Amino acid sequence: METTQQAEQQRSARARRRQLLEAADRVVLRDGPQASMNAIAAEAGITKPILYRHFGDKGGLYRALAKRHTDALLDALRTALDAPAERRRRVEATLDTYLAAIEARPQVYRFLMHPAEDAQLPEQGFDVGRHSAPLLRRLGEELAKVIEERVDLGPDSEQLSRVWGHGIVGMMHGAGDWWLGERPCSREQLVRSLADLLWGRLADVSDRAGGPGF
Amino acid sequence: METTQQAEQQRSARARRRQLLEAADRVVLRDGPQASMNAIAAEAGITKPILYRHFGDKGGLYRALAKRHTDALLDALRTALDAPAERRRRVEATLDTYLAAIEARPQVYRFLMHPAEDAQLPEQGFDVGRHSAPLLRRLGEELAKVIEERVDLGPDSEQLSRVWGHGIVGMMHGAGDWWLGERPCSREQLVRSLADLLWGRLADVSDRAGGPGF
DNA sequence: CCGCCGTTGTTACCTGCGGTAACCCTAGCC
DNA sequence: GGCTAGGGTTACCGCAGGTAACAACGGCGG
Repeated sequence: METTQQAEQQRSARARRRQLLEAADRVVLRDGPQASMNAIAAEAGITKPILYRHFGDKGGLYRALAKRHTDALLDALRTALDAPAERRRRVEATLDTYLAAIEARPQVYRFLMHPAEDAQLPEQGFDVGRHSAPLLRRLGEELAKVIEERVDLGPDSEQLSRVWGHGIVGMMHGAGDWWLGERPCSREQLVRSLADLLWGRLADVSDRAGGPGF
Repeated sequence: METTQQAEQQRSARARRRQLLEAADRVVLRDGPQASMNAIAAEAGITKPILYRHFGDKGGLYRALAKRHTDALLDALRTALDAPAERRRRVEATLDTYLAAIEARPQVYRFLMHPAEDAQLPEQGFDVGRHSAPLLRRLGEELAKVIEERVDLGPDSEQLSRVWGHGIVGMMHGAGDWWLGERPCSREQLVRSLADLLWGRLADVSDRAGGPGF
């Protein structure tokens, strides 16, 4: 029957796609985000046009690749965020999970942050900034959802939770990126310091003697 | 005398450089960060090799261009951070200054965040992530310095202040980027919400009824 | 058995970019 | 006049993303 035939083909196409993605993964892991289509095709044992048949353009391949890693990371983070423990512990666990991930595979991290190769040709002129990687947007929205679900923020809770979600994710990202580059302290220390920051120690500490205060 | 001649030449070279930078500025403002060297040269009324004689390569030009804007922004932020007012007011003023800047000229903002066109050819393999723009690094370090100078953080104050500096800058950047893309609220509201976050409201708020709490 | 068609793959090419080598030309100085 | 110094140009290289046109394989209906 035609249906089984089509199904067969679709199944094989999907399998092929997975193969290609795995090859691309290997290359990106080795060469970083500037991996070329030629290199990826070579790694997969084929040539460029096939890649383009499967993914449209480089952005498509990169998006597909990013989706896999992003989903995996998001799963891990959700687990840490949903664990049964008090709030502070869970925030620390989530921060630690993120930092452990970027520490374990910096190349993947770098790739996930990079794909700002947007190339928005259609419109031009009134387009707004949008620099951050999609991963960060998704993380921010996810965290916002969790915050709004779990915490009582009073009126305007939707706005506030989203601001905080994206703000906290930004904090994590900024500090993590700096830390990953310089390694100025252990991961535990970084996690504790960031949690302290979120716990309002900045508002509590006293000014140094002799200055106008921070 | 030779010296006056050399001086003359150096002066003219510097002036030329400024002209070229201004032309590049115009193009980047118009075309975004993917402005090509050809376009910039055309805008300046000359051809590519001259650009390369002045700036070495594209990275050089972009770095020179970024330095100007970064310095200007840093000046504005320092002013806001050093104003004579209580701490909370100054934090809000600094946040607002940053957000106003990226709101006023998104293309410049986008350009400043982009130049991760690193292209580190020499080494390969053990290089670490490093995705953030130099601007954010400078901002983080600057803020860390201010924090350590002004606030009494006890032992480990150097580590802690740096973590907080980069964390806060990351928060500002992440939230700002999201806000600039979606404009979900007014700037004042965003500033207040972020300041609230830094002031520890996250630790203070109570859990919603019926859940395990955030 | 034969011709038809869709899938899978290839080679060979186009475009545009960053970057450079070689040449040109005008000015000033001996 | 001749001769070097800069500022300038044309023409090119290499490489990337992306595509058109063609070649093999396999099932299908006549």
